[in-house]
Amino acid sequence: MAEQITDAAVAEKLGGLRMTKQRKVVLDVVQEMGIEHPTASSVYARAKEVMPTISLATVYNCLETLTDAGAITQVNFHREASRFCPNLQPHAHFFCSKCDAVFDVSLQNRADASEPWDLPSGSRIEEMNVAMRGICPECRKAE
Amino acid sequence: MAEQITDAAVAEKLGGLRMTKQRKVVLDVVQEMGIEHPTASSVYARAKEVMPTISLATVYNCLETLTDAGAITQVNFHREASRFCPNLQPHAHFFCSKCDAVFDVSLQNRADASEPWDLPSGSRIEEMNVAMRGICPECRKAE
DNA sequence: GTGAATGCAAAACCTTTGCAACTGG
DNA sequence: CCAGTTGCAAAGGTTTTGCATTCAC
Repeated sequence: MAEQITDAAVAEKLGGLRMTKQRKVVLDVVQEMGIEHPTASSVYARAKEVMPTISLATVYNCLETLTDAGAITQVNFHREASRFCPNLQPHAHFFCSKCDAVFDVSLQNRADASEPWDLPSGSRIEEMNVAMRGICPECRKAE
Repeated sequence: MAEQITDAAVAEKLGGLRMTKQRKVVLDVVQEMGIEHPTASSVYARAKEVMPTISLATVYNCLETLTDAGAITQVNFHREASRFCPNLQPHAHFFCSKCDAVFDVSLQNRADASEPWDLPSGSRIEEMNVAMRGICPECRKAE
């Protein structure tokens, strides 16, 4: 998985911050569960299997630290619980309203997500967030 | 404001539902405060000036009903409190990280927001949500 | 050794819900 | 009239926080 960054790279990005056992476990879990786009409590559930003493608050802290460090991204839709994603390429998310799965949607080659928009002139865009809701191919077949 | 729908049109969309005083107040407030993209509690604060007896729960109920009726839209970013928008045209939102203002960003003529993406083939898209965060022109000037 | 991070429990925050009283068509 | 709506207060789920203890560097 070329887009996953290494532990060393994470430690680098953490700057002066420590790579604790908990942070490593949380990072591993998010990378392992990537395609599911786990919520904080899914990460907690899985992390506890590996490290039974880890607490939910620590999972939240680690997820925030890792997000700030750029090692993972936080994915939100409406006001549902946040989900986390190890895919660091620019991409969008597709939320299936039938099965609740979340899929990565990649940018086409040479495409620019900001291109179709009349962006406010003189502004600086720091982050772009594209999400869509619908019925995924699997669920459409089942209809 | 051509894009605002009339009370009659709302009543129409409400189907068998009633156009109560509270719903009318909430709709008026959202349309009046449109550019600010008010949160539920901002709507509540303003609505109470007009109708002191209105309750927060009713404001939430009305906002949901009006959203479902297609009279307004709900705008979310990360896990911040939802904001509401009377602009019914397809558009995106720009959130300024400095001043917390929210701006509408319109689609360029003939542009299609879904075009740059490799959409999952065989899926049906029901809704598309585009948001960006950055520094607005005003705040950049102030820097 | 020492500041940063953890774990726990409690709090915060936005939003939804249950229910008796009320009201619009 | 009477199903649908309101107002109130209480509960809900997710996320954050305070603080004593522990740990990574």
